[in-house]
Amino acid sequence: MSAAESRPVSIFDVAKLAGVSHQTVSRVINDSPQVADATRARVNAAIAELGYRPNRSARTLAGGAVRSVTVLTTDTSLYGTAETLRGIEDAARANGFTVLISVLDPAETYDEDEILARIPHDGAPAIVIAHDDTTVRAMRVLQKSQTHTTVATGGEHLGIELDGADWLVSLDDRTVAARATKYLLDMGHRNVHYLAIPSKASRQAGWTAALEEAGIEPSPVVHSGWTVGSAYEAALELVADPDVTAILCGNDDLAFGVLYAAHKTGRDVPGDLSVIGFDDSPLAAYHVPPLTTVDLDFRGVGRGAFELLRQKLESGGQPRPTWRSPELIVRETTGPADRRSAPKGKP
Amino acid sequence: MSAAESRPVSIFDVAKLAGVSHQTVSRVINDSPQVADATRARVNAAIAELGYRPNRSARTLAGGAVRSVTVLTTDTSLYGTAETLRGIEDAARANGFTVLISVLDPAETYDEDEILARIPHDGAPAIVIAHDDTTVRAMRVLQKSQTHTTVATGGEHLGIELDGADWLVSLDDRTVAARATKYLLDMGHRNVHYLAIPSKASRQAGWTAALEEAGIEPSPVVHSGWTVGSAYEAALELVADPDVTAILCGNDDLAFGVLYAAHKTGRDVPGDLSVIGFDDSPLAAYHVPPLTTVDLDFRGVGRGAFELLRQKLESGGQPRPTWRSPELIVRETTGPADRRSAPKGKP
DNA sequence: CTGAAAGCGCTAACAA
DNA sequence: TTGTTAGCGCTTTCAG
Repeated sequence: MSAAESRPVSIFDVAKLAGVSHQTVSRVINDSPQVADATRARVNAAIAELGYRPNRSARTLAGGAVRSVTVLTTDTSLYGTAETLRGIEDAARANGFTVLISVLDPAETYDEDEILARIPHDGAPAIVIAHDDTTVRAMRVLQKSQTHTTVATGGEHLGIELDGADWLVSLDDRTVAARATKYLLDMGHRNVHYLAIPSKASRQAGWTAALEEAGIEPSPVVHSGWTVGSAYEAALELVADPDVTAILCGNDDLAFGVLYAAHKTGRDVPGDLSVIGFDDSPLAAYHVPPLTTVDLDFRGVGRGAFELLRQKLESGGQPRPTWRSPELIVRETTGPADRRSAPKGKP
Repeated sequence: MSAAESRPVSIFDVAKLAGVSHQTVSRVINDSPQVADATRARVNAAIAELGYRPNRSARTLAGGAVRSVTVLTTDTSLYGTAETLRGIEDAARANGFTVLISVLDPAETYDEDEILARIPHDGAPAIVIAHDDTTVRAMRVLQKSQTHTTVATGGEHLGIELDGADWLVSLDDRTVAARATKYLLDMGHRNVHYLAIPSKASRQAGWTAALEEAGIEPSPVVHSGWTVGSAYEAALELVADPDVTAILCGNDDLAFGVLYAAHKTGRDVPGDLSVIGFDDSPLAAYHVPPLTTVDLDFRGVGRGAFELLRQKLESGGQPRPTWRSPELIVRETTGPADRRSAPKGKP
C-alpha cells in the first residue's frame, strides 16, 4: 500500500523483513511450489509492506526465463502494423512479457549488425512485422542469426519458401485477392486494375492469378506509397481512363485515395467505377459510399505471432492459427460494369 | 562481418582477443576519451571480428546511464496515440534509447502497484500518453512515486495545475477549440454543438469559453466513444435536428462518423451543416468533402516528451517546445449558416 | 592511459 | 522445505 521508498528495495530487504533467505523470496516471486504456505504468506506480506518489485534487468541477466520480445517494424502508424502491434502487446502482457519496439526507417538500408543491434541482447526473442523490403530483410537477418528466436508476420508474399516456415504468421491475402478480383469480373468488368502498396504483394499475385485464369492479360500494376495522398496522385491517370472500370487497391487508405481521385475526376462510384480495398479499417464502413474491402484480422495475427513465439521459446509445439481468415466484405463501392458512362452525380 | 556465434560473446572475449583488460573494452564501447587511439582501434577490430554487442540488461544492472523509456498508453491504434508514440520512438532511437511499451486497458481500474509494475525497474523513466482517465491516473501515480522520472503528454485538460508542470508536454488545443468555435459563429451559426471524445477535454473547455463569450448558452455535450461507429450512433439524433447547423468534433474520426450520419440523414455538408474535426489525420484532406480540422502535431509532441525526459534525466534544463502550434485548417466541411435548407449539391 | 577489485539484483545450481 | 554458493555481463570505484 505504501508509496515509493528513497531507494530501490531488493530481494534482500524483503528477505530480512520476512526472516528468510533471499532465495526463498526468489522462489515466492517465481511461484515455486516448494515453499511452505506460511513462509509464502510471510514473504508476500513483506513484499507488500516494502512495495518490492523485481528488477527485470537483474532477472534477465541472471538467466531467468526470457520475459520480453522486441518488435521490429517500419511504421507504427499504418493500420495493419498498429493492429498487429496491438495484438502482440495484448498477448505478451497476458503472458507477463514486456514488449520493446524498434522502428526501422524504410528509406534506409541496414546491414546485419545494425539489425542485430536493435535487440537488447543475444538470445532475446523478436517479432518482425514484415510489410516491406526493409522489414523483410530484417527478418532474414534474424532468421540466419541463430541466436535469436524470431517470428515474423506478413503476407505469404515475402518471397520465402513457406515449407516448414514455422516462424511466419501470415494471412492468406493472396486467395482473397483472387476472390475479390473474380468478384469484380463476375459482375461484368472486362478488366481489373491493381494499385499496389510498396511491397512484394501476395495480393498482387492473387489478382494476377485471377485475371490469368479468366484469360485476361493483367495491365501494368500502378504503384503507390502508403499514404492516401500518394494513392490519390497515383490513381489520377488511372481513373481518368474510361476503360478502367474496376480497381483493386493494396489497402483501404489507397482505396480512399482512389475514391477521392474518382470524385475529383467526376467518375461515379459504383456507377461507373468499382473500388475494393484491403484491411476493413474502422473508417471503411462509414465512408461515403461505404467501402467494399477485405477484412484482415491483424490483431489476431499479432496474437498468433506472440503465441508462436512463446511456443518456440518453451518447447517447439505446433503453431496453430488464432485469427480469422480474410473475407471479402461487399459494401457500396462495387457494382456491375454495364452502367458505365452514366453522367456524374448520384441517382 | 561474421554471423552469429554459438553463444553470446562478452566483453571478456573481446578483451582477450584485443589483449587488453575487459575494462578497457568497456571504456571503448562507452566512448571514454581516455583510451589510446591504437588501443581503441585494436579493441574495435576485436569487436567487429567477434560480432560483439553489449548486453543491455547487464549494462542497466551495473548502474550505467539509463537507456530505456517505458511508454504507457491505452490505445496504440488511435491516430493521436500512434503518432505520439512514433515521435517518442524517433527521438529515443536517435539518442540510443530503447522504448518499451505497455498498454493499459481503459476499461480497467489499476491500483498503484499495478501501474508501477509496468515499469521494468525502480528508477526507470516513463512517458505516459495521457488521453483518458486511465492514463491520467497512471500519470498521477508515477508523479507521486518519486522513483520514476516521468513525462506525460496530453491536452492541458488533465485537471492538473499547469504551474511548474515541467513534466507535461501539451498542445494548446483549448485555444484552437475556441478559435474553431468562433470561426463557426462568425460565419453566422447561431450555435455550435460539441461531440466529445471520452476524456476531460480542454477542447470542450475552449468550445464552452467561445460560446460563453458570444453570450450563447452551451448546449449539452454529446458523448461518443473513440470509434467512428460510436460517433455515428451518437450523432444521429444531433444531425436529425434542423436547428443544429454546426458541430465541433473531438477528433477526426468522430467527424467522419458525423459526416456519415449527416449523409444518411440527408443533410448537406457544408450546405446546411458544418463540421469540424481535430487531428488533421491523413484522411482528412481526402475525404469527400475534405474535412475542416485542426492540425495537431502529435509526432512533435512525442519528440518533445522524449527531449524533456532526457533533459530531466541529465540535469534539469528548461523544457522547450519542439512542435507546431495547433492551427485550424479550413477545408470544405464548413460554410456559412444562411444557406440552410438549400438543396443538395455544390455551387 | 590502463588494470584490478567490487558489486548491481537476481536465479541456478548445489547442499542441508 | 530452506539456505548457501556462484556467477550472469557490465560499470562503477579505486589503484597503478
